[in-house]
Amino acid sequence: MAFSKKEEFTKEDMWLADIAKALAHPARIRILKILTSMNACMVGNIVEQLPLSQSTVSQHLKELKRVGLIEGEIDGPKVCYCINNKTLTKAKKEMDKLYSKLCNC
Amino acid sequence: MAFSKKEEFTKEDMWLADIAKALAHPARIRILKILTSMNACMVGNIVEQLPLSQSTVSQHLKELKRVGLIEGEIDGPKVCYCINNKTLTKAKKEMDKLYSKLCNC
DNA sequence: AAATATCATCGTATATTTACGATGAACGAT
DNA sequence: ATCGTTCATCGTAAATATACGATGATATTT
Repeated sequence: MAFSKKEEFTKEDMWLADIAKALAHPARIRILKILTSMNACMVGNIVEQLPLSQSTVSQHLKELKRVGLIEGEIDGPKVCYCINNKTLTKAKKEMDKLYSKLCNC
Repeated sequence: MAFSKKEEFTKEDMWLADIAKALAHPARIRILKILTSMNACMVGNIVEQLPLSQSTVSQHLKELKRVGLIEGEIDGPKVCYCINNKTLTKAKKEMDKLYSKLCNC
C-alpha cells in the first residue's frame, strides 16, 4: 500500500521526492562523491571504498541509475560508472528552487 | 539488518542522507510548501490539502519534525506547525555544498 | 574450450515505510 | 462533569529498502 497515493501529487513534487530518495542513503552520497573524485569508476573500485558487499553496492548503483544521476558504460567485463551531469544539474536547480521557495533567508 | 552499516559513513554524509530521507516523499515536500505559504498551520488545515488520512499526515509531520525541518507548538487542542528556518538553512547550505562538490557546472 | 575476472541478478531475511481505522490524551465549551 | 474537537499514537497490513551469499551472464585470458 505504501506510496499508492503518489499519483495525487504534482509531477514536480514527485520528481524532487524521487531524487531525494536516491540521496537518502549515505552509501549513495558516498558513491556520488567517489565518482566525482575519480571522474569515472569501475564497480570494483567503488566496492573497495565502501563497507558493503559487491551485491549491495550494485543495488545502490542501480538506484542511482534509476533516477538518472549516474550512467554505466560497459567496458569489456567491467562497467564504468560516471555522474550524469545533466540530471545532476537539473536536480541542483530544482532543489535550489524548492529551498528558495521554502526559505526566508 | 537494513542500515546496520550506517555507522561506517561520515556524520556529514549521514546527516545529508537523513535530510534527503525526510524529503523523499511528495507529501512531505507538499507539507513544507504549505507551511511556507501559510507561514504556520494547524494539522487539520494541512490534512485538508492532502489526499491522505489524518493519521498518515501526522506520521509525515513526525518525520519532518524528527530531522528538525519543522516545529510544532501546542495551541489549545490544536497544534501549530511551522518551518524551522535554522535547520532548513543548514540543509540548503549542506546540499549546496554537496552539489558544488559533485557538479561540473 | 576452459578458466578467470567482473558485475548484475536471484533468493532470502530483516527492518523500515506508508497507509488506514481505532483508540487515547488534552483542551475548550457547554 | 460531560461533550465535542483536535491531534498523536497504537495496531495492523502491505509495500519497499537494505544487506548478504549464491548464482548467472559476459568478456577476457589462457
